[in-house]
Amino acid sequence: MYNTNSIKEILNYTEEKTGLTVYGWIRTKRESKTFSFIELNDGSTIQNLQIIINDTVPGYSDTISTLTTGASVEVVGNLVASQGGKQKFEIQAQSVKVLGVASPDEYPLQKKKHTLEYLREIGHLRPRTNTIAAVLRVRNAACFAIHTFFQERGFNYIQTPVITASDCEGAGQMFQVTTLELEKIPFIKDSNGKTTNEIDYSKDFFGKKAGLTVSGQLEGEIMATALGKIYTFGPTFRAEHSNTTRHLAEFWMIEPEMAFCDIFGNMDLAEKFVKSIVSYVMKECKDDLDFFTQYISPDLMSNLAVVIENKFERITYTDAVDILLKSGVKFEYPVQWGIDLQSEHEKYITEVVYKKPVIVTGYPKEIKAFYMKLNDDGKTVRAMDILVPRLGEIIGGSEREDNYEKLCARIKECGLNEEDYWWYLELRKFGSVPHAGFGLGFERLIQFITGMQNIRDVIAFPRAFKTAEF
RNA sequence: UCCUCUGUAGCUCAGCCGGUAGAGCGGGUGACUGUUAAUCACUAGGUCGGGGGUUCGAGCCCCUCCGGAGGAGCCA
Repeated sequence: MYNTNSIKEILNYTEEKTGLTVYGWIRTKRESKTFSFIELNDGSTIQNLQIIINDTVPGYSDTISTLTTGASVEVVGNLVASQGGKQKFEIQAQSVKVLGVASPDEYPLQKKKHTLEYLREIGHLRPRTNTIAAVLRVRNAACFAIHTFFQERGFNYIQTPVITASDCEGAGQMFQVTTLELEKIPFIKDSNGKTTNEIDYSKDFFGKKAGLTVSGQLEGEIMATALGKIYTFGPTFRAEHSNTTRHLAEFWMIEPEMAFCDIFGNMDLAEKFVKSIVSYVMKECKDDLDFFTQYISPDLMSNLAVVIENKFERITYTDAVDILLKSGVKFEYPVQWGIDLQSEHEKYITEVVYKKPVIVTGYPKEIKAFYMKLNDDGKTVRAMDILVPRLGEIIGGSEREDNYEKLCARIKECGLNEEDYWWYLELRKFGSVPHAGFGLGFERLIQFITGMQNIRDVIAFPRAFKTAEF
């Protein structure tokens, strides 16, 4: 058995065709006295294929009661012009075989709308819904577009480690990876041979404390300073107890890193990148995006059009603070130069002031990571965040500090330990180059493209605080 | 982790001043010669999230635990 006629292909046929075998899951059935219609979906497209089954089909009376929502079937028949108005073609069935029944008493998906919250409770079946299947097709298309974008520009796809022993990436709370038995943790003994409460990680699998990566950036810099242009695309883990519509404990991140590139080249690439992915998905997943526009987010298409048709606004952090101060709006978190921009501030700038994506650069060094290149003013760093309406920050990046002494100074200033960064520092000691890169949260991009509100609905198997059932 | 809301039929919800429950959808049965959110008629579904308390009496009030959602922080 091999399904040679996906419903997507069949619906693209321009003329009638005999002797087709189609497979799929029944979405709905409409029964009349001497015939029934079933809507068949096989996941290849959001569209269903209508099958008409006359009661002259062998075994009709026995089969028809098992043709219920969720059942899987094999249908043999002819593709004929449909008499109904909502589809060009339909299958006139010659035989229908149920491959797997789905008892209507027990099958959790009914032929009615379900809430996304309910679908999260049945994670094993929710990909069989229009919404989640559409999300997954968009994800697939976006993945392809991402690789294409970088490959066409000479970037090397590299793989950074999932397990990392550098506890110093500083981007968030890490999940610890250990083979130590929690009941028998080895503690370090002091000079008198007395047990302290300091854990002896030399006994652990890697001989040191290890965790799941929170970012591949530092390793990405190693590769960029050898291969020139690289990108990573892999899973990332954050152990924060975040409980929001924009955070996951396990998510996918794309991190390009470019040698011989400054903050401006970085911004140009990031803007082209976002536009390119959005355009590709708009072209390849039109049906799915139409669905999202109709049922999830009415102004989705116009929002996406704004992204690809307009130049992203570029402002400095200082500009942003001025705009917020002059707005006269009373924010919950008062604005003042030096503070980190809060969600409400980002939303005001993208949704009220510019109504399109905005790139903010030149943040105060105090609120950004140690590795970002210091500007000549000594106060701000060459960071860039891309903010989009509704979601806020979708990309965070920077030109990296490539001067050995300045980087050492920043590490100290941030209260970090120089020895922990010995290999990172050596990249600045040997053939240092200006370089820059950014990180883009893949699920946030998918949220933006689909209009889905909750990040848990744009990934097949969401991992979040207290959530790992499926 | 904090704040707010929420938990009643398979799903989505209503349930007044405290007097032991309703609707829509879905399901089942029947009708219907082209349906497509099919339509029409009939019908079966309930330990009101768990535990404790107040009361003659609790879906409703109080305490507590658990689950879900939204917002905040952290960030991508």
